[in-house]
Amino acid sequence: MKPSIPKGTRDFSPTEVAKRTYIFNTIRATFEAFGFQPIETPSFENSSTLMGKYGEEGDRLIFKILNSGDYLKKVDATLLENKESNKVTSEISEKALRYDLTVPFARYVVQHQNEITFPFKRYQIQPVWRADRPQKGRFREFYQCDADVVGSTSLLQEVDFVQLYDAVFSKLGLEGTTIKINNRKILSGIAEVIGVKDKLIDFTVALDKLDKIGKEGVVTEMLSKGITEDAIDKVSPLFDVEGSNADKLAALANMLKDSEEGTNGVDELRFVCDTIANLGLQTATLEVDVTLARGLNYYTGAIFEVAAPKKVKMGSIGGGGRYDDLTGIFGLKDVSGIGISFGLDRIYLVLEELGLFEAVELPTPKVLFLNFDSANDIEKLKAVKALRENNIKSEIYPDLAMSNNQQKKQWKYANNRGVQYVISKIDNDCKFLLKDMTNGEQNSCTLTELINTVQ
RNA sequence: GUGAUUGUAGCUCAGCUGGUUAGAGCGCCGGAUUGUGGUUCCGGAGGUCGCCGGUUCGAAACCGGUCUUUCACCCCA
Repeated sequence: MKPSIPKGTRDFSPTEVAKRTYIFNTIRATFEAFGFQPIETPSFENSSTLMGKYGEEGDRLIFKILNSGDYLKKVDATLLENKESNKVTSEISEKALRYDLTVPFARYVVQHQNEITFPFKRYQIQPVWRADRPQKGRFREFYQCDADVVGSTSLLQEVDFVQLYDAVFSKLGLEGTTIKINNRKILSGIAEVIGVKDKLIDFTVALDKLDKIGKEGVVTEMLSKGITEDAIDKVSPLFDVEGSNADKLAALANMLKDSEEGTNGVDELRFVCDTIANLGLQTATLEVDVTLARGLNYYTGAIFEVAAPKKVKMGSIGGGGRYDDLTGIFGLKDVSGIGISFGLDRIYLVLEELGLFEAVELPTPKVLFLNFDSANDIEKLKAVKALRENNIKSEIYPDLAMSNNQQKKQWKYANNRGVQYVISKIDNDCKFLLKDMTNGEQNSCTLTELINTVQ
């Protein structure tokens, strides 16, 4: 049988793991610098926790886990007979792989509310799974790195998260990212003003595609969703909103002056933009983007999305927003949350494409003892033990060389693994023949000298 | 879910309009070198040409199906 792995999954080899670890560590350190603490939740949840939280499309993309045992036995025969997949699914599967980290977190908060001190700041770095069709930068198993705060409605949180994005991407050397920001209340206000409040989702989804399918494409899509030409005329100024964040906000304020909700949204956005403008960002740009709609139906206030530098063709490398009532679904009312997510796998692809992994080193042994004869074996083992106790990565080539070629193979092994120091021989008076592979210099030394040299 | 695309040695790929025993480079193993590498030379092993079926005297090549790869749409990190 030919070995293979499922569609949309990947193996990670040592160099890839080293690079991924570097990103993880950078994100983790920044999360902690901002005061977040880690939690972890199970890979799979009860289906009822996840289903219905991500919209119809989301439900389709959730990996369901088949019940154990004779799972068909209890299913209603007529459902099976009529091949009603959706209804049968809920009877034969009661667990599902997590689809993101936000909903499991909301569940966690409600379940552990008595142990939590609010505002609660948590971060979480774990894989998620989506039964999507893979393509560039899209996998069926990938990591999200989330930071969320629940229990505070302060807009300072929004400001904090913009800075957090900027801090992480700056540390990674990824310059020129764009943090797009919008506010759900603005979208809602626009829909209200033009009289399509009942079609908010269709409206925002269509608007979101402006930079992709253009003005005409958006109009066509809106018409097909039953939004009237009259209404579209009223929003058409949106299609051409240009200029600085302040200009855009002024234009929006004018358009939304009759909508209380819309005006609130503009005010919130203005506060965040002004504060960030005062604080300054290192490498990122904060950009008001009215067309940013990000599907997730639970966002109620700010919406974030991070775009990679323009020269890289890649979907968003981060996203997030404020949700006022996510925990409400699980029975805890009036707890506002806000959070952001980093898409590790896409960030990896972007850094790779831009050649920003130079500094990442593979954990490779520093000292290798060749195995050319079995004399003084115990001295060899003692030396390795001493080196390791001094935190020097060391190892002995396991197999004894029986021929010239096999010796050659050991030297080659040292090269291929990038070992810097090689010991080829130990004298009877415990002198080590030490060779520095970077310059070819070779000399004899005692164990103490050896440790000092390679340290 | 929709539309394209890919599939030949461990890896990267050749293989002209269907015609004998399917090739190269790298890697691997062995040797030249009584034994110090990364840049020598020689030899060797290794392939049901994704799978199933069809067309043909003859298929890696043409046709159909299926799986797989990659890309776009939908949606999303």
